[in-house]
Amino acid sequence: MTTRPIRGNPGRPSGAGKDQVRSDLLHAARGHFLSRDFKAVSVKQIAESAGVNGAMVNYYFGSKQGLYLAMVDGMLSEVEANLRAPDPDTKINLADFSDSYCQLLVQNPWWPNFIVREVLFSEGEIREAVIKKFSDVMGALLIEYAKQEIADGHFRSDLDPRLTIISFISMTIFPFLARPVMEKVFQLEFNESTAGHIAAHNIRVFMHGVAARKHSGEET
Amino acid sequence: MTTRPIRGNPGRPSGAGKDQVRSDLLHAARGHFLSRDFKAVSVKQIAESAGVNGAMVNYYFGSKQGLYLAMVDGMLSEVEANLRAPDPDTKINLADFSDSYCQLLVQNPWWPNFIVREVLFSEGEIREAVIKKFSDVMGALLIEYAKQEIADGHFRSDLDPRLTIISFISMTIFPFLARPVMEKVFQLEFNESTAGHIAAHNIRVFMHGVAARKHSGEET
DNA sequence: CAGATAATTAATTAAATGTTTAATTAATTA
DNA sequence: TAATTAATTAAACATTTAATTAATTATCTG
Repeated sequence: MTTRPIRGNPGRPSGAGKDQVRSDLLHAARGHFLSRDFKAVSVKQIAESAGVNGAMVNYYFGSKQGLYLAMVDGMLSEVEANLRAPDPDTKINLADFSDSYCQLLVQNPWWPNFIVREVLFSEGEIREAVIKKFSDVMGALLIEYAKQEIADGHFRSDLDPRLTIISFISMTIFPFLARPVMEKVFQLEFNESTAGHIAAHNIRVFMHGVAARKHSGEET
Repeated sequence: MTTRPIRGNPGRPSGAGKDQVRSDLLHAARGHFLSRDFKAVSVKQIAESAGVNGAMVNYYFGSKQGLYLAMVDGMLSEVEANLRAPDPDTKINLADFSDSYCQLLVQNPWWPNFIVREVLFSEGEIREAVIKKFSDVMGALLIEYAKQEIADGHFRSDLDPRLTIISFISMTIFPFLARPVMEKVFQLEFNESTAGHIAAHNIRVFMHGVAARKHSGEET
């Protein structure tokens, strides 16, 4: 709140802010870019939110795009730090995975928006990077897991492993992506407790949904 | 540089195009607005795609926003015509619902993008209209359905009806929303046949997932 | 056939925006 | 303390773009 004194005068400020402006800009950029498109956000708006002059964007990041990329970089690092990737050697624990991912989603509400904007809609380096970093590895791991469970007779044999994993991912991600609508339509409030409930619910429905029957074979 | 006239010289054209230009503009607008944001699309680009002068947008629609709203209106009408809403009196047939929605999605690939952009991300009249028209009514119907099935002992009693419906909606919508990534990561091709498979898969997994066990109730 | 009307393009305008530059002041260093 | 470097603003610059206007031509109407 009580940031550096907002000066209207040119010249180096006395505060000795130590990259304060830089991080203020990054923070402000998130606020704007996560709700609006690149072109819809102006440098001036970001700078105003950060309480500095628009030229600071160019001073610190070279360009508007430079600021955007720096922001993306920071977000990816945050997620990477928060999400413990499943160990390829030990068997996947789907419940753990679901729970940690739901916690990640509720703690970083910007993540689904970012994913949709940059990965589902746009086509660029960011998309490729994210796919490489998450979808590819995890997708492959999860598919292998499904195949194995089907082969072991734990999952029903009439399941397509790919569609099965897609169902699981859909159940996990979509509620958070559609969060504002879900909250409104279903009168739900999304907090850490809700995230736990959703994860538990998903696991229960999914596991019952894919489990092979004990006695007889599978039905239509 | 000299931009050659796209269609011809100024003046009324001989072809007597009727409302051809108008619909050409609407069509071109879709192509642009569905992949990029409002601000990221220029009137000039749309007009170029339609093969007419940019001023035509203002002539026919008054403004860039007028064109956008006309486009949205057309899309909503299309979906409304294609999607038969469940009848409140007769019992919901979830398999039918799933199948028709998947067909809708594969035949109108722009729909998920549109929903995300206008309903999940932005906040405006369009969002409210869509929620009123689809989510609200359908959501309420589906919730009632889930409650009834739980009360009747068809669905497990430990289910939260809201989370249950959210799971179903997620499984139905998300694969098509994430279509480009799903196609890439899972090497799937989305066509009408795939849509049928997905719908059938979803129904199977969901029904098995929520069904009450034999000892505690009836099995479907 | 002549004037009116409709549809279209070319040219222009005004506003917004990203970037660059020059001026200014604090901090650091020799 | 003097000189240099860093950080910041205001203003200028260049580009993009939505909207407006004028010019042009086909079609319609009497």
